[in-house]
This record gives sequence, structure tokens and C-alpha cells, in this order.
Amino acid sequence: MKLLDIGEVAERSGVAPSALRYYEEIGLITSAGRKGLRRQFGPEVLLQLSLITLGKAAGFSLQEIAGMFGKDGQPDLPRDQLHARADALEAQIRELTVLKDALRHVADCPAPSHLECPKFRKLLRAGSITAEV
Amino acid sequence: MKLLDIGEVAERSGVAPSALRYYEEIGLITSAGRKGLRRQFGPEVLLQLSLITLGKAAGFSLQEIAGMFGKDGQPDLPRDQLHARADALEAQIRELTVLKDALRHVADCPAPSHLECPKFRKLLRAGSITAEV
DNA sequence: CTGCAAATTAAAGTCAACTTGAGGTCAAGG
DNA sequence: CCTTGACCTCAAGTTGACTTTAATTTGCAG
Repeated sequence: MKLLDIGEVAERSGVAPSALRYYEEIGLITSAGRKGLRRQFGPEVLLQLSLITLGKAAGFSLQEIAGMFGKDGQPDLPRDQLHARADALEAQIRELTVLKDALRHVADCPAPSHLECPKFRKLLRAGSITAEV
Repeated sequence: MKLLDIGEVAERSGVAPSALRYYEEIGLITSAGRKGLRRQFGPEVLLQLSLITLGKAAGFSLQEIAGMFGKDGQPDLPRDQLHARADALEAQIRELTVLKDALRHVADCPAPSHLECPKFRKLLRAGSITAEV
């Protein structure tokens, strides 16, 4: 079984060695063992790091990510909680879509004040995040 | 013209007073003036705060949000940069979708190790974020 | 065997985005 | 008029996620 040392994991995952040590310290990943002092990682860590990177990009904290996929890649949470998270993600996707549309609107609409443009306001209201204005 | 004091803005926007002061300090929002010591906010600040909240949920820093919608709600960036941001958002939406599907898979797939499940790996590869594994 | 690039640790530093605390001000209702 | 609750400022503290630094140690190519 092929083990990787931290430098190689860093290079192939794009995650800095210091970050990898930190992830291990907080229990987000595990090293397969040591060769002398040096951590050796199993190859599955690369896939885990993809997941972690993805989760981070999605705005989850490392704690939350740890809860979704345990440090061995297995979920800590029961099914329904995982589905609840997926539902939350769907909501977030909808919000992002609103923001994206708002941005496109702002880029293209010639109105002087977007905050007063009916189309723009409608876009925001569609996101249902608009406070009672 | 109806002005709101900070407590009311906080209540209606869901943003803490301390955060509102901070936002003003960094120039993300502006108060319409003062009544004695007290900041008075114009009602448009509520819509701006919706945008800010939305942007934050999308993982943008306050600096980035400030660049998208200036403190008066007008964009600081030229059109093409706004479109570039919208494109980036679209990419992020795709990533979130991958993560969401991965989560649903994990919730439902009975395989012992998801990291080895072909379906799961395919999902991740579809996100094209997977390191060379 | 030697030398050195690459690893190790622990502790401190950094950055964003706020929050908290102490001490002070003020406008409005009773 | 007086109290009180909502506001003010400024400085320091907090949290998350790392990075940096300094002082070692070590695996392995030559």
C-alpha cells in the first residue's frame, strides 16, 4: 500500500502542509502512521481533501464538514440529518441564483438606482430574503 | 422622509447593532445623519442589508460585496467584471450542486465506504474538483 | 558516511468580522 | 424635572482557519 508524505499530499491536493497538520490536529483527517517523525498519508486522504475543499467553498466550517463526512470519510450524521443538510444546500443554491441574477441585472440595467428598479426588487423578493421594507 | 434608528434597523434586518456600526465604519453602508449622537438610517439601508446578507451567505467577503454594490447600492465595478463575478457564482452553484448530490448519495447509498463507491467518485469527478487520485 | 532538503514541534502571529465592556450621553415619557 | 433605556465611543477580546518562525531531526541520494 502506497503511502504519501505530507509534501506530496500538499502538492497533489493543493492544500498547504501547515493546513494538513492543522486538519489532523483538529481530527478532520488522519495520517496512516509515521515513518520516523514524518506523517504518512494513505491515498484516500486526497479524496477526503476534495470533499473538504468543496465543503469549504460551499461556506461550511471545518466542524460542519467533519460532521458530514467523518474523518474516515464516513458520515457521522444519521440519514435524515444528511438530507436536511442537502435541503439547506438547495436553499443556498437558490439564494446564490438570486444573487447571480441580481448581479447580471446590475451589470445590464441602465436604471440609475437599482434599489428602486422594480425588476431588481422583484428579483430580491424572489429570494425571499428581503426584510420587510 | 422616515428615518430609522439603529435598533429598528437591527430588528428589521436581523443584523446586530454592533455589526451595523462596523459596516458603517468600513464604509459598507452610510447613515443618513445623526439625531444628537444617534445614527439615523434611511429605509434603503434595509435593502442594502439584504444584499449584504445574501452576499455573505454566498461566501463573499465584505470587501467583495462592497465592490459589487457600492455603499449607495450602485456598483463600483464595470459591467464585464460584474458578469465575471456572476460567472464565478455559476461555477460555485455547480460545486454546491455536486456537494448536495454527494450528501444525498452518502445518506442513501448502503456501500460501506463511499470513498470507494464508483457512483460517489463519479459524482465528485463531475465537479472536476477531484485531485489526481 | 555525509549533507541537506524536507520533515518535525510548539508557540506566536495574522486576518476578517464582529462582540464585549467600560464609561459616558441624551431624548422622551411619566 | 428626572429617570431610564437606547444609544454613543474606543479599546480590547474572540473565533476560525490557518501561517510563520525558530529550533531541531531525519531519510535518503550521492
